[in-house]
Amino acid sequence: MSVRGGDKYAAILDAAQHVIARQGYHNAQISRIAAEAGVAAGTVYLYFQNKPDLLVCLFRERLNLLVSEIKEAIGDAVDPREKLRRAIAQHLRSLGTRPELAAVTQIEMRQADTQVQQQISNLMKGWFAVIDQIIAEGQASGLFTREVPAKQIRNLIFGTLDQTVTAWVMSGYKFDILALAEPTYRLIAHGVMQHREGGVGNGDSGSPEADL
Amino acid sequence: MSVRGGDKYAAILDAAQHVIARQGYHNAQISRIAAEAGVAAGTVYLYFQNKPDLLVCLFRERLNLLVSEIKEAIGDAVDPREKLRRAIAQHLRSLGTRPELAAVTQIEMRQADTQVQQQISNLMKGWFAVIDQIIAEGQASGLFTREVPAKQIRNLIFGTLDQTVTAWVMSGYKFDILALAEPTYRLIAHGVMQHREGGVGNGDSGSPEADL
Amino acid sequence: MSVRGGDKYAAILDAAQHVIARQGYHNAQISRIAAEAGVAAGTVYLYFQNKPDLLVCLFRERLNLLVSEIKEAIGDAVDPREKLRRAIAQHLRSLGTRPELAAVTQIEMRQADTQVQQQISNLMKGWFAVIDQIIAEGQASGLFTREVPAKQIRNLIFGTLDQTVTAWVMSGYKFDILALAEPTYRLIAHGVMQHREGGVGNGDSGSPEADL
Amino acid sequence: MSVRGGDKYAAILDAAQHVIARQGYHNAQISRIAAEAGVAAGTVYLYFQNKPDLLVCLFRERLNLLVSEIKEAIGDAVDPREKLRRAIAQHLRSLGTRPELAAVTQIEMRQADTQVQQQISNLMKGWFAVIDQIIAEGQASGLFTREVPAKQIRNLIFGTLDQTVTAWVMSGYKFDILALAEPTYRLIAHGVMQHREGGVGNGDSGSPEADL
DNA sequence: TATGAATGAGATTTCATTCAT
DNA sequence: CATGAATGAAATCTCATTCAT
Repeated sequence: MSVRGGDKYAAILDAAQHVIARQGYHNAQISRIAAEAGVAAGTVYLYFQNKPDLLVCLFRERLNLLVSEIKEAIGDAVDPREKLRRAIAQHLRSLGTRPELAAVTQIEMRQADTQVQQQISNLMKGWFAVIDQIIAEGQASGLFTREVPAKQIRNLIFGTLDQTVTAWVMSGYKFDILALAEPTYRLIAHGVMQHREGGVGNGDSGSPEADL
Repeated sequence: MSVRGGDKYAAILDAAQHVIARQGYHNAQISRIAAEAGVAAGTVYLYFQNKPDLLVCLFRERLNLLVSEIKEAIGDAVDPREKLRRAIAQHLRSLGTRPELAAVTQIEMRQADTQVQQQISNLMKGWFAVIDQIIAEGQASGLFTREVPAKQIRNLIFGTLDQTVTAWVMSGYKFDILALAEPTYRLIAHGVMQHREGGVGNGDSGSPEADL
Repeated sequence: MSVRGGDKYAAILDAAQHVIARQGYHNAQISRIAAEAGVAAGTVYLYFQNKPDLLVCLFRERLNLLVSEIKEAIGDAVDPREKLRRAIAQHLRSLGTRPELAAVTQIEMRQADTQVQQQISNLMKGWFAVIDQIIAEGQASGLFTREVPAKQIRNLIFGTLDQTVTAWVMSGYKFDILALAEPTYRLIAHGVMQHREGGVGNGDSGSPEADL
Repeated sequence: MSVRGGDKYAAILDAAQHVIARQGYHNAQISRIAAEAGVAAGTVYLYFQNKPDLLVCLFRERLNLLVSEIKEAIGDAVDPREKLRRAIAQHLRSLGTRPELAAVTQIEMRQADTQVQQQISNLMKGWFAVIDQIIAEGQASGLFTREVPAKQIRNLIFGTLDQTVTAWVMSGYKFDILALAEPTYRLIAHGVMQHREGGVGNGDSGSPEADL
């Protein structure tokens, strides 16, 4: 049986997430994670090379989930605006319905050392690629502004989402983050300024706004 | 004489920033910071309660600098849009001209434990207050959208700036972050969507756009 | 069927020698030895009680080989001097033609813990017995000095051979150890001092020296 | 005060020797050595880089002692035979009067891993140099045989001494090793063979034998 | 104020060995 | 006989902090 396919692999990752979320990154000893997973400490090393590897695998697994959920949410949408709208909503939904995971990704894992951060940073490219694709389509179709570098648009989108989820976690989950999906989309799409009637972004009848 | 007034206080903070920037957060031992500051390790404890306190003090000091520079940049501007524009530009300028500080605030200090993060989070309220004030004025004057909660507008502004500086540091300072001030303002102000002629945000003659 | 008769028994010993020689004593894990032998780790414990037992068995097997080769080399020699000469030559030949084995016996196995060393020490008595027999015969026949305890003569002979092989291994096998057989015999037989003509040890026409 | 000059430096080395001799190499934990030395475990790392470094320093210190004692014993002797005789006697005396040290050098330290062994091997060159010098003088003066490579003479001398001390330690110190000095010298000097009257090596009236 | 030598708690990781299959 | 997944004990080393001077 494949090492990564074993149910202990998933059990250890789940345990790591639990422990990190509850006890904090720096208190997440291998021994606690192993105990939580119901295995011996040494067993962890049958599935992961070392502690950093375990953490990177955890992040990869969860990020892959996030990205796949977002891709699925985008589904067959054609309009880049609609794609953006769905991607934003799904990002907030994927983390907003998993407070424990959100705490891990937004707060705790950021305490990892530079080596792990570097690998996490590489993994983020998977999610960036999805955003970049939407931006490229949007600019190609003339729907998105070309006055600003695509990378900076990505910084706007990702930075806003990241900060939103972080604020939610640090607030103690005290507000309804799912309700922020649409306002956040509007902000990103149309900006902070007051929209005149007949203003920005109201495209054809298939426009995102029309769907709401 | 005030403890905080001694030049060793500042020397230790400067040393901490140097060491953290060069060696990374997890290699920034008190002994190295003390050596860099030209004092004995024990002396650090005459000026700071403990290591977390030192880090929080460092962050507070630098954030206060950032906020005061931003307030000064805003100066006597009246139009909330202009205030926003200047604030964005100054945030990027304050960090963009201090790569070492940017590395510390964007990358290294985020590895601090949850306790320190919590205190840093509180300190951030100083900078958030400036943003929130601009937003409040913007919304009150009808220039900024009221369809979106002010806090979410703050998340957009801060998240975008934060992500921009982080991307700049992680790129190895390979692009001109100061040149991103205006595009970033436009994105935040007008959004991602293509702006129609006569579109959003062209206010009076004192409008930001008119200044460009 | 005898456990020790199985070919896996020999295969595991061979594998142990390979692995110890290549990876060093402290990197010679049971799992690697098993893999090299083409069996599962657990299988090793069907043939050996534990790791120390495996090492002792390996040493015993190889020492038995050495001793039997030496005895065979001595063959039908009668003169104790000739016996000594042949024993010395064969010791150097047995190890000098098996560099891997020499590395294991001279360098790696010496890192074994005191418990194993004690058992190895006992096994050495087999080889010592051969030397001691030659010494006894030499002293009985009046050919070898009686001024020195037989045990110390043994220390001279064994110590010199042992150090010679060790030096050869540590040199990276860079000199011809077989060529040292005769000089080593001469040193041991006649000592370091310059030999006068008609000096020590020129026995009858069958003396070793006559053969050179 | 020099780090290596502090009395704790010597105290830790002494403690290491005690613990290794009593508990065996593999049971010589830093914590036990520190306790024996009357310091905290962490203090050991103020004086030594790591455990291997401690062991190498211990060996170096003791070997330097041995070599200096031997050099002093050789003193003003001129005849290479006398120098050899004194060197042999002092080697046996230096270790024979320090059973604990002998156990450490002959048995326990040989269990060190390859890294440490390599450094120990380099340190041995100091002692080898003394022997080699005597051999060179002996050969130059025509007193020592030139038929055998000097290095092999060194192997004879060192190998015999080493094996002698090892046998003494493994016997549980059950024989008088100091009494072996003269017989060992004779063996090395004159060889195993029966010495004719007026035999080998009777030099001038100042010859070593005349002194006995 | 200032020093810096000393402290000591605490976690990762390895690997010989077992045992259910 | 054979397997190999799982076990779990054990020790090095770091570094924030203290305190006698």
